[in-house]
Amino acid sequence: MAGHRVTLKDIAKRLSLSMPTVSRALADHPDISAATKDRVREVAQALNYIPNYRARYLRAKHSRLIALIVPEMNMFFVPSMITGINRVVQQNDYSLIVFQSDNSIVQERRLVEYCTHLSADGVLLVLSAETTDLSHLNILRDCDIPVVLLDKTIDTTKHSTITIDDQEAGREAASYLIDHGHTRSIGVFGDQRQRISALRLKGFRRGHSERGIPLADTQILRVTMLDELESQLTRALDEHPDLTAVFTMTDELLVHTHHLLMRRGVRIPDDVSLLAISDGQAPAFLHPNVTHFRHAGLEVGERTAHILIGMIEHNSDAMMDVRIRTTLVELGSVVTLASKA
Amino acid sequence: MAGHRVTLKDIAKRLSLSMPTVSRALADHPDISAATKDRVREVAQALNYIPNYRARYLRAKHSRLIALIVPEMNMFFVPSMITGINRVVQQNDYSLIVFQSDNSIVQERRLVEYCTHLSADGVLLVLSAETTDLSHLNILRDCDIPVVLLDKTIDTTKHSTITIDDQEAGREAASYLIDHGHTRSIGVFGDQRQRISALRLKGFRRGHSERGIPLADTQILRVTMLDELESQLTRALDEHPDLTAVFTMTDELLVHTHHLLMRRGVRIPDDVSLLAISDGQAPAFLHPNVTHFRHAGLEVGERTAHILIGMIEHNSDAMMDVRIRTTLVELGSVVTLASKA
DNA sequence: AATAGTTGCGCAAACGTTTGCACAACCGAT
DNA sequence: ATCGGTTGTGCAAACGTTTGCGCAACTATT
Repeated sequence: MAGHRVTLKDIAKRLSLSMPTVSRALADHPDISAATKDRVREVAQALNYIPNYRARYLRAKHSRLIALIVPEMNMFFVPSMITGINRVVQQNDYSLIVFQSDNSIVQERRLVEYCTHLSADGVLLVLSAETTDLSHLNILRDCDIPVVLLDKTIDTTKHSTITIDDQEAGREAASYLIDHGHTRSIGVFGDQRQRISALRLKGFRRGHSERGIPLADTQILRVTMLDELESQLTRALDEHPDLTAVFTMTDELLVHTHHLLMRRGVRIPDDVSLLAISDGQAPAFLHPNVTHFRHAGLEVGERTAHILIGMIEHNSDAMMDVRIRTTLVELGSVVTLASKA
Repeated sequence: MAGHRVTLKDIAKRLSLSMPTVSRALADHPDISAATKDRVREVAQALNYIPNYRARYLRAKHSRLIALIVPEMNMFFVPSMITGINRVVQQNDYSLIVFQSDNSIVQERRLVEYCTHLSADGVLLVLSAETTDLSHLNILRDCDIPVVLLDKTIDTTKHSTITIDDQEAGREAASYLIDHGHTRSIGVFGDQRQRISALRLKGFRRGHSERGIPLADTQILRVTMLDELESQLTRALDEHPDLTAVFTMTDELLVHTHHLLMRRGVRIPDDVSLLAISDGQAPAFLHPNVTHFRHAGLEVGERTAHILIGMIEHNSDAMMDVRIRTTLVELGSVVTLASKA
């Protein structure tokens, strides 16, 4: 009975109607009489008719498909971001298609191209770590497919971007620690080739210099691969026995730093205070709960999706450069030290 | 210059060739002369030609698209599972499209239907928590779209499924604890309406009864909503002061249980041993590292994708029911107690 | 009773590809 | 000169929709 899918033609034949009439009947077109509509709907139901979207959207210029390309599925930020995007996308009757570039520029290029093949109506892109220029996005311009870069970016001038103000977040973190009397901290940062890491570090530095607090280079960890963290952290802790606080710029660095501190027998926050920039999930299940500047994937995802859909539906070329503010969530991993003044 | 996409017709016109010739030239068809192929390729390049997949696959019966529907993007299992699926899918020249049902049967039904609209070549489905029967999958049968259920299932008789042997995993966990002298444990389980939770609990029970170790109902936590965990755990700990071990059936329950134990001042493993079924990531950053039966999302994803692609390419209706074995990873959160014999 | 307006439907073209087939042009062999 | 075989190309149909337009058959207006 199966073997080929039911098409409009099948329904038309069955009712001795023409395909256009059946099409219009199903689309509830005013030209078609109520009686005919009923008959058509009944048969369509009976035959289990499913419209072929490929054919439909071959004529239409749009596909109601939004593509998201992420470098990888890390466990912290990305899942909640996808959840946020998905929520908005669904609400607006689009579908989300998720691709993973595995942090490879080659794959990213391929996937971007694939988006044009699919005639996606819009593209959300979290740049891969390897990406250093955005020329591979020109193809989207050629196809009039709007694109929004989120979370990571390298150049905010030519494409709409949604990020947090990474530098400001780093500065705030430093400020917060200093305000609580921590004048000797170490900061754990990611790969400095990534703009997000470089900016957060820059802000962290500025936060110190603004207050006249020295920050030695040995107080900065630059973790390219996660397995370097242990040795770097050990060295920093040994070099700075008077250290009172540790700041981590991401969730991933947070959980591993937390683990290493625990293993070393460091009591948080009695011996060392801990502060992070985080999506907010890990701080809730680490012990003690970690005070953090929240950078919620959910919110980023929702706002980004809204913006992209706006661009799609208003055909707007307007470039947006949105900075999402982080919010401070105090959970007790940072103690206030008596000022040494 | 933009405004409409470049089509075969544009290239054909430019070269005074016919569309079929251009099509074949780009497909490297032997009928076409090398000279023509070169000219065509050159112009295609220059005009930035991109084939329209919708049109192409309107003729073809396949789409090289594989759909994955997950109930939600939790941070533990799903991301690594997607990574695994994606790897295999890419290798075989398919593309993965990910949907999220938000644990709603209504959405799940809608998404399944949507897969037929897209003419997906195959569907991977992690059932939503609300799903109690599989009649909404009939539509896939009608369209000859193979489907594989993974991780969660309710009925293994009518569709191919990939799961771990949940009952056996529960039994092994109990066995492992008992082997190490833990005869008074508590087990933390999820919503009992989900088969996966019920089976793991059943196994945990059997593991005890087989060895003649009593297991009171107060030693079993059934956590439907995560915020019930704290009160349930507190009550269980109070009721069983002689308790020596805690088992958690998932990562999510693990991290929160771990946190609550730490907050209560319980020392792991000195006061209480901790064992889990886990994807393997959380155990590595909790302190101390947690001994677990590893149920790796990566492996599940890869094997599932292989199986689905096999079904697609061999047009096989053969039903598979694969149980993936968990592997024990000992990280020191379980101590061996002197036998009381 | 002729005209104008409405209602309900079908014809054919279009979207951008791919493919079976025909065919023209050339080649070398009879 | 005729034939069989290549070689390279074009014609037209097909995939399953949607849509502009035309056209009958009514209904309502003069």
